Order: sequence, then structure tokens, then C-alpha cells
Amino acid sequence: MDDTADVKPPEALDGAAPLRRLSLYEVVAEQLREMVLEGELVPGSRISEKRLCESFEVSRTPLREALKVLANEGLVELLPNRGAKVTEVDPREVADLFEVMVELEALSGHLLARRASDAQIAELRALHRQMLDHYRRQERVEYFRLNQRIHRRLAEISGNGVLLELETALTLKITRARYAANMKLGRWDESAREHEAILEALERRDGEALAGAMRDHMRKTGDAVLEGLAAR
Amino acid sequence: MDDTADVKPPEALDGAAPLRRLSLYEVVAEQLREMVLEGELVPGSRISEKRLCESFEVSRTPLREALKVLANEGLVELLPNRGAKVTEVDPREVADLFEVMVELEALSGHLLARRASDAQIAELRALHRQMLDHYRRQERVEYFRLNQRIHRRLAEISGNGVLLELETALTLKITRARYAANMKLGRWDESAREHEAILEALERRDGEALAGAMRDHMRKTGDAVLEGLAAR
DNA sequence: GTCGTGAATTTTGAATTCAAAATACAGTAT
DNA sequence: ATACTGTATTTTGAATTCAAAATTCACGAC
Repeated sequence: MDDTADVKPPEALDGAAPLRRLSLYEVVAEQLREMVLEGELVPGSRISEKRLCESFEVSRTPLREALKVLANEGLVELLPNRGAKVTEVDPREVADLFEVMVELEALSGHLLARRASDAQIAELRALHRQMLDHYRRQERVEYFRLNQRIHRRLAEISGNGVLLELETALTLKITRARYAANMKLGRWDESAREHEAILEALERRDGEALAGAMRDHMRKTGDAVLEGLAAR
Repeated sequence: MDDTADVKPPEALDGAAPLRRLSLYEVVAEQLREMVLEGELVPGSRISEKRLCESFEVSRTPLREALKVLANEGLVELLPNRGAKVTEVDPREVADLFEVMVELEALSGHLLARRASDAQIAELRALHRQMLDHYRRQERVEYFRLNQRIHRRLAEISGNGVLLELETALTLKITRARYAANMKLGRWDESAREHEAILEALERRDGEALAGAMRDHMRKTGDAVLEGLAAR
């Protein structure tokens, strides 16, 4: 019998505002997601449940629930009676991904031009300026994070919940492909210009131009990722 | 993909060709899905795990795994520590759904015009003719089933796996909304004409026309569903 | 009489246990 | 030596058990 000396701290952090505790499997899923995204779990490799259980210090029940979540996100595959394996990054699928994403972005653009409030546009402009600051200072991580945040905010302001969900889900896979392609962000300046075009079109509330700019931006991002994947 | 509702006892038929047994939770998920779609489980009502366990004659483990699948499909909501409840059909969300679906159909159209082989086009034409037969004979169920099958086949032939997945997922919700709206299929003749337009554009390989026709068809379907929902 | 507090019951979240399937291994026969 | 078969081990699928959270209900105070 192994020592069960370490007891979970159930009495910790109940202090002020646990508006909602989140389930254990969600925490595990979050961790797993990160591990897959950053390549800590090698694509194609089978996942040993036991090892993960030990490293996470949870039992198999929440771990398997987490695996199902990841499976639905397309990060792992669940083979009946043969466990789970990390999905490979298939360039073909990535191409498909961007093909769809381009259209979703275009839709976003059309909606944004119609629905964004002046305040929201100002907010986006502020975020954009902030991002450009990071760009000028060559702060990669902060730039990337703000970039993601802007894209998410754009999707939110589009005012279509389904669209937001889909873009979130697909962005996850795109991020994974990015890591796999080992993107070196040499596209910084180009990308920054494209963002500028997006902001300008939005401020003019020119739906066609905005949709075109967002479409263009996503297409070029896709090309860059695919190129990176090909030259793995 | 055939949609035969074959009953399979879990431990029977191991004799010849169980190419792959499917997990218990998948069977349960399938059943639950149907129950939610057809309104057997009332929207908004909380789901008693115990009762479902008894009626399905499975333990809580596979049932809960199935619930997670349904949650990811958006058919049920998982409230932490408070169980699951069947999601309500929100007209606002349905509108969002179609707004996105319209664009996905348009993309499908563009891809189809480029990628569909002559044989595939012939196959679709055959399915279409079959569907029209059912229409003439006023065979609702068969018509509806073939309609679904054609749409699915169109998505498949588009040759974009991601697009196929998304359309499948969203079609699920659309189907649910249809049931909730208690669609009376008074749109039969109109719908049949739209399908004819789609087929013709495809045979001409006119991408723009095809995208337009598919977009139009989906938009009108959406309008009809929303109208049905409003007049609940 | 109504509102608030606290215990009892119910229900969910997670761990453990049990059984079946798959894989790995060893031995034997050709 | 190699290939096949039967067995042992590992790993997964599902059931059961245990604990914690939430809901319900009753009692008491105002």
C-alpha cells in the first residue's frame, strides 16, 4: 500500500469569492491542452493513463473525462479499447482549417461593420495601439497575447455566439499548428500592417473592406503556417 | 453513412465480424441525443442521473461520459455540482446558427464547383431524383431523410474535412430547432425548387451560382425555422 | 405568520475496485 | 530458426463505493 500521506487541501481557498468552483476534470483538461499545444506530449504518441494520473495526482475518472474533452477539441484521438493518442498535425487538415476560418473571418467583418459600437471600436483601437507598442519593443510574448486577444474581441463584438464558439475552437487548432510549425513570427511587420488595415476599415464601417481585410489577414496567416509546416 | 437504427446487445454477436465494438457511452449518447432531439427530454428540465441510469440499465460512469458528449454538442448544459439540464432552444442562438451556416454553405458551393467529379455529380443528381419521387408521393419521412443525406453528401464532396465536421455539428442543432419549431414542411415545394437550382448550378460547375443557390436555400430554411419558433 | 437557521436527505464529484480486452512473452512444434 | 499457440501481464471499460456539495424540510425566533 502506498502512502496516502498527502491529503488534498479541501479547506484551502474558500475564503471570499468562489463564485463557482470548477470541476477537477476541467483543470486537468486545461493542463493537458497546454501540454499538447506546446508539444510536451508528442504527436502520434500513445498516452499512458497511469503515468498522467500520477503526474497530475488525480484518479483515472477525471483524467478520462478530460481526455474526452480534448478528443472533442481534436487534440487527441480515442481508440476504443486502445487508449488515447495525441493527434498528428496533418497539413492537409490545417489547410482545410484555414479555408473555413477565412470565411468565418469574412463573416465577422461584415457583422462588425454593422454592429460594433463607437465605444467598442475605440476599445479595439486602443488594444491595437498597445499591440503596436509591443511590436516596436519586440516583445514577442506580449505581442502574441494581445494579438490573440484582439482577434477574440473582434469575434465577441461580432455579436454572434455561434461564430465566437467556432472561431475559438478553430483558433485552438491553429495555435497548435503554429507551435508545430515552429513559427518564428518573421511575419510580424506584414501582420501589423494587416491589422492596421482592419482597424481602418472598421473605423470607416466599410463592411466589404473589413471583410476583405480580415479574410486577407487570415489567408496570409494560413499560408505562413502551411509554409512553416512544409519546411518542418 | 446509413442511418439504420439497428439494435445491438452489448455482449452478443462476437462470432464473425465485430470489426469494432463501440463503447457503451457512445450508445448511450446516441440514445440521449435522439431523446433530446425529439423532445422526449423537455428543454429546461433537469436531468436525473439516477432515473436515466435505471432506464438505460447502465451505471453512472458511462452515462456521465455520454452527458459530456451531449454537452459538447450543445444539447445539454452541465452545471457544476448541480447536474445537467436540457438546453432551451434560444431563437437568438438559432438565428446566429443560420447566419454562420449560410456562409459555410456558400463555401461548400465554391469548393463543390471546383472539386466534384462527374461521377459524384451524377450521384447527387440521382439522389435528387429519388428525393423528388418521395416529394411527389408526399412521403415526408423518406423525403426528409434523403434531404439530409444530400446535404451531407454535398458537404463530403466539398472535400474539406473541417467544413464537413462543422456542418454536421451545426446541422444537429438545426434539426433540434426544427423539431422545437414543429416544422410543418409547408416549404416543400419551395425547397424542392431550390434543390433543383443547386443541382443545375453544380452541373454547370458555376461556382458563384452554386454558392448563391446554397446560400439562398439555407437562408430561407433559417427564416422558416425562425418563423416557426416565433409562432410556437 | 413569516423569515432565517440548521440538520437530514438527496444528488453530484471523484476514487477505487472489478472485469474484459489487448498486448507481450514464452514455449513448442515444424 | 521461425512461426504459431497458449498464457501471463498490462491496460482499458465499466461498476461500485466514498465523500462533499446542494437541496429540502423542520424547528425556532422575531
